Amino acid sequence: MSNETQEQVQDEGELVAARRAKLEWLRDEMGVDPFGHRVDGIMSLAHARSLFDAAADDAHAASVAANKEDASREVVDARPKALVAGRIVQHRDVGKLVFMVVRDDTDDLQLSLSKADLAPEQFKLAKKLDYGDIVVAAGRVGKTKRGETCIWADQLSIHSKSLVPPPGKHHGLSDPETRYRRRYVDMYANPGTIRTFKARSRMITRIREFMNARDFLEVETPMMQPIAGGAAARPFMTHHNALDIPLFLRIAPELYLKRLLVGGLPRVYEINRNFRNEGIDRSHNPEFTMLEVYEAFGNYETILELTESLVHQLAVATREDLLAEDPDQDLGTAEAPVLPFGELRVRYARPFRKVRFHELFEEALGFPASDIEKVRAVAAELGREHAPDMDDAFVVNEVFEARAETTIDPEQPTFVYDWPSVISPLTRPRADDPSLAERVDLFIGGMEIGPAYTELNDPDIQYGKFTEQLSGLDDEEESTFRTLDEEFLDALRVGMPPAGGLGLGIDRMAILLTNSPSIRDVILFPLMRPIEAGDEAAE
RNA sequence: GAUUCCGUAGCUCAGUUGGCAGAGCAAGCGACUUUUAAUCGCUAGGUCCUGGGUUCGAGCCCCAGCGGAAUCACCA
Repeated sequence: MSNETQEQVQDEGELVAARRAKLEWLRDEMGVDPFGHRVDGIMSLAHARSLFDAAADDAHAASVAANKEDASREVVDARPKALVAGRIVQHRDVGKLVFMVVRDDTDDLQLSLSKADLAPEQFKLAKKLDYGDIVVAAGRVGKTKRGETCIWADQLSIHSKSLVPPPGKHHGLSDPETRYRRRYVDMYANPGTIRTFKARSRMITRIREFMNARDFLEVETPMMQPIAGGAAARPFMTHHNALDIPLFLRIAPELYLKRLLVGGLPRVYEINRNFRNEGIDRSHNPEFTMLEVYEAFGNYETILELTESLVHQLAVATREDLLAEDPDQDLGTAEAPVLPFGELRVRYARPFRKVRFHELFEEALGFPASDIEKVRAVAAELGREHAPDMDDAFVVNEVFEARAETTIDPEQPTFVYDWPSVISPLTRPRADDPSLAERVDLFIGGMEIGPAYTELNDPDIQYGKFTEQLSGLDDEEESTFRTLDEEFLDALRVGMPPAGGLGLGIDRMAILLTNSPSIRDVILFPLMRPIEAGDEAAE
């Protein structure tokens, strides 16, 4: 066990051995630190490329030609200077010339190194560098004879020796497991990865700008909660030693954000992680990011407007980003963006479609949800064994999710509203029909993006819905993590203003706007099963 | 948790009817002052995911396990 690391080093193979030999060569014979040092004034590769000056390049070429004919005529070089850093992703040694392509988070750029331009040791270094090494180079921005924009380097130094064999230079890294487990390799091998995460970051910045512009206050509420409320999901459990109490990682921030409405903040939002101990698939990761919004004296209609404006605005901005990369795309118009999502083209023009729950139900099933005999027949078809003793409204909801939700046009953002009240215990029932909740859900690309509610602020009705919900649970669930949140009810009794609220899935929004197939492609480090060391796990 | 598919060199992948383990790139040595996945010559590189089984013989067939992907279930 103790010499495992040593064995590992020995077992790493010839590729690593070759790199370690170069590491020693750098230290012993070249006298350089293979892991570099501080460098000031580095510019991005995209910026360096933008410095290219055709006139200066032509003048320099003419000056070199003149000098060749008549050595007394000095070479004039007005080409712009650049200092850059990057990871080597291609390396071509052509004898007394070395070409390498370096990559940073903005671009790829070729470094051209001529034996004539560099100190002898630096040219020796240029020939020995590997794919994966991080280098710093200085020189003039120009072009090669073949027209490639490059930096004709006169200074070159290594700032990190990569000891690990890199993925292939043309196929990149495509194995999904390796991409998620070794994201840092994925990031340099596949430039699209960094593009995606930059797009996600921009999206979140824009959400903050949107919310702040509407005078909402960003807040942070507990991630560790004594009672995991605000949603129905299995929580992760932990323990606080000093207080000797169980704690739950939150499944939603809702009950705390509402306490802030009680306290007198009229418009609040939070962008942060929720944790749900459930399955993992293309649209679920155990930890995921939510935007939650509460607006005093609003309702589900004001929140619907807010949601539609926000999503539309994000789509407009995303369209501009995509056009900046490639102007020759058909992405609709500025006001009516059409964005690709897999094989789909999602139309973000306002207004989005709005359809009542029961209308969509009847449209999809061919009979009204009130025809409970037929509803239960379909539920039986679906193989829901527990359906017979289930409350009618739950059965309706199951059938809706299986047969109606799937009929929503994935290319047309759609709000479904007036959901059955029983499935929304934190939502205010309609005054004219208490069986319906003032709830609206946004669907895009076949995914539920987020629900918006008129929040329930009557403490007595809320108490009733909580106890009703708890009575339907078995002992294990109740004793482990479903408890009546008395403190929240106390807050409601103090008095919460009427309000509208929203929960928007940030990861799913990122999936849509970055045109990614899986939530794992928009979460930097998605949860993976750890690789067990040795065969101790076998049992 | 269920089902299906996948796991072969650093990467991307072939591998026929069960009969000596393969290619391209990457790597090592050599050549080359304009390469663009550079080119040319030579060389090296394998726990075929793991463990059993069948067989004269298993990368290939069977069983179990591990890891991944997709679909389903769970996630109001």
